[in-house]
Amino acid sequence: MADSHSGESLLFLTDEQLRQGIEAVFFAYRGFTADPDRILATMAYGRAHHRAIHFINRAPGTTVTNLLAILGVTKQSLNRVLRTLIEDGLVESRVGASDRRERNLYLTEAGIALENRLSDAQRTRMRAAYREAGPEAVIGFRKVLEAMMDPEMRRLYARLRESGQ
Amino acid sequence: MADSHSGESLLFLTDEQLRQGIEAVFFAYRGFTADPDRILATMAYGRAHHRAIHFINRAPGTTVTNLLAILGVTKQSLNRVLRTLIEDGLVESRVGASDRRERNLYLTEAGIALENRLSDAQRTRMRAAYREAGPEAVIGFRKVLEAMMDPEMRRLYARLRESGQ
DNA sequence: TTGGAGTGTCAACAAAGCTGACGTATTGTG
DNA sequence: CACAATACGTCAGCTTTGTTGACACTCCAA
Repeated sequence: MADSHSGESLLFLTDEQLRQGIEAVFFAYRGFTADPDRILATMAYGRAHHRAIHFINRAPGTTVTNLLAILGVTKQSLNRVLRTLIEDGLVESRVGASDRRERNLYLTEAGIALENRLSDAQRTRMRAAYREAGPEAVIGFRKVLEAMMDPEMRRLYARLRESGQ
Repeated sequence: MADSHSGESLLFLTDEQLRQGIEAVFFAYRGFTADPDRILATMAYGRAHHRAIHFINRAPGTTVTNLLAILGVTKQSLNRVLRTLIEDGLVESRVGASDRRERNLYLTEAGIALENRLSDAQRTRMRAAYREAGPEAVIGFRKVLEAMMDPEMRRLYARLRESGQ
């Protein structure tokens, strides 16, 4: 190979390595969603409800438009999910204080309780995976994930991280 | 903190770190599927077709039952996808040589051509991400992903890796 | 006061998953 | 050989979650 970059091996960029990475993402994502899915299956909810609950918990008071950007779905699709969550008393929609066209979304006590159940299950798996792989691996994991995102997603992700801590 | 493990920091296992990891997976997966999805949207195919094509290419001659285990869907769901791919001449289904109940699945030339288009798009993004993050990060990335999988998925994944190279 | 942004909702539809039931080869076993 | 089990395909019906397109309402700002 003539294109070895300052003595550094580029074998990690071969098609075979990339294929393996792609398959790893596929199989890992299956595990990633499996635990919350099992909980949700016992209720009348699905993955879409989980996503909405997760991000409302993460950014309380977020607007519908903001949530649309994060979730990447149409407002009709989100609205259907949101409506059932509001009807069931898991989410509260308050008219915006400064701009009364906006709706600020909050989890109710019941919503927070469900969010905890779901994210506990998901975190348990992630914690086990992190522990097994070790802190160095986790840094690399996060680095590659961030590099995989669309620039717009990276911005939203960074904003959430700041507000989170 | 009293539970520091032989001087090692466990800060990477905090709930906040795990939440960030969970969100990173979510946003990265969006990017992961975005490019093939754009190509598929121009045809009458969806993500399910992509998955079938990917794994048939990866393990030529695979049986329907094996594909079901890999994809984790019902045979009715897979069959709908497979039928259109066979009708459109992208996949060939041959009666098994040793066991004539089985069907061995292969991509046709046209199937291989589509697989290449799709996985080129996906690999291009992964290659850019890998290059940006560096080889150390990629090792950690793969390590954590593998630890996130269900044991059964880990077995299937390992088997694919062996057969791949 | 008027245009446009933010929101909600109706209708219709599509992709892709599910369960349950049934039929047909084919194979392995008692 | 008879029979149970396996692999596959398919019909029917349902659910979740996404999509377009159209339309109405509220409210902000120029």
